[in-house]
Amino acid sequence: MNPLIKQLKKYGNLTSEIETELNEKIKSLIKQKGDFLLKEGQIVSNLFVIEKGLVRSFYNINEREINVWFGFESGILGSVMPLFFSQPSIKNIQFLEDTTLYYISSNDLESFYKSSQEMNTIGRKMAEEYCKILEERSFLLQTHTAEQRYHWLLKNQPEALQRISLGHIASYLGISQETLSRIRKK
Amino acid sequence: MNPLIKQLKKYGNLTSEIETELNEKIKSLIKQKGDFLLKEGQIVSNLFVIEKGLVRSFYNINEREINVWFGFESGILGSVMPLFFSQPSIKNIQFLEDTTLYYISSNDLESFYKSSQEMNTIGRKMAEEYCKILEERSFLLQTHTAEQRYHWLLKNQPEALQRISLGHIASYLGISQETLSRIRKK
DNA sequence: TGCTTTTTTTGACAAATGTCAAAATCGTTA
DNA sequence: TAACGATTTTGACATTTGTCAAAAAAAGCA
Repeated sequence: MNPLIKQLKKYGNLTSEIETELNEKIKSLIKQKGDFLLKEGQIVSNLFVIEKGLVRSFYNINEREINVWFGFESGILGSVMPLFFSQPSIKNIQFLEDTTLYYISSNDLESFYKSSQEMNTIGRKMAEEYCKILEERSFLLQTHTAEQRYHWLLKNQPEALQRISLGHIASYLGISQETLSRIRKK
Repeated sequence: MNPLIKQLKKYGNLTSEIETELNEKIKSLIKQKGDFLLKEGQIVSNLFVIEKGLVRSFYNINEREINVWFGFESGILGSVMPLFFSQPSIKNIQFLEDTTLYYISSNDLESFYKSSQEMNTIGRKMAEEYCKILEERSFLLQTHTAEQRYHWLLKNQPEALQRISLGHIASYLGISQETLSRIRKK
């Protein structure tokens, strides 16, 4: 089954007709380490799924890169502003490893939302789930110390620590690389 | 027009039939300052709108209260876990002023989602908009200093500083009350 | 008005984290 | 293997923010 359809189905059922139609609209994309999927200011309104590879999204602030999210195999990927609001992205999305993606355009997605109750529900559930993830992340950032945030990552995304360099992890946790190095030494 | 319907309509059109049906399901509620709408562990699966009053939602961590959100007049209000996932809330919701609310149960909401494409779209758009708000908040917490966060609030929610005590604001910004007092002195 | 309670401010100090520069380590490739 | 570049660690120190206790100010109430 197409990897994107497989992920969509986690949020709700799809009739086989819709599934067939989806298959016609979904495209794939292969990118290399270091490539950008999307830079700040661009409007790339696709919903992606990562079949294989590793992705980061980050802000550019005062000539610094601040990571806010990492995407792994089978993760859903998109930028909120282009995808939900058809507006320029305020984040960058870059590949940290060679990556294979499947995607559907937001235009096609919108058509499905109009024609299919199932797809509309899936779209809603995806957004709802992302709310949950984001609330958890705000909570982590608001109330936990650098050390606690590191332990949270160790527990919840141990693979991240294997595959991602310390500098990237540190900025994701909102701390300096040196502080993270010292925390990790313990 | 019912205040809740008015807010829903900001996200999409509603047929007059659906509007009539909604009117039959929406109830109202008056609460006093200090009352709780919802405590940690409870499942109160309603979607509320604040007609008049002021609301906070907060976590209890190590016998401390950490505010994560304030709700003002005409704001949409609900707890993600009960509303989206029918699971116990991990947050508390309390009134900081006498407050009048309108609400619909998530069961009724789900029925509308099934029967009405428009309502389903509105539900999706609400979740999508909340994603945007939450991303902005994570970003603020991850990359800004205490002082920058205070200035952000000053610019984006000046009314909050008028109506909410300093201690509550400080915890919302993720800083101590003393630090906020010193920042404000400048 | 005067009293009580709550909220805010202040001071002294401690703890956490950041910054900068240099050294050490690791990985890749010639 | 040797050499290069990228990543990580370490040290010294500065800055930010937190904590605790007390004082001051403001708000609520009899």
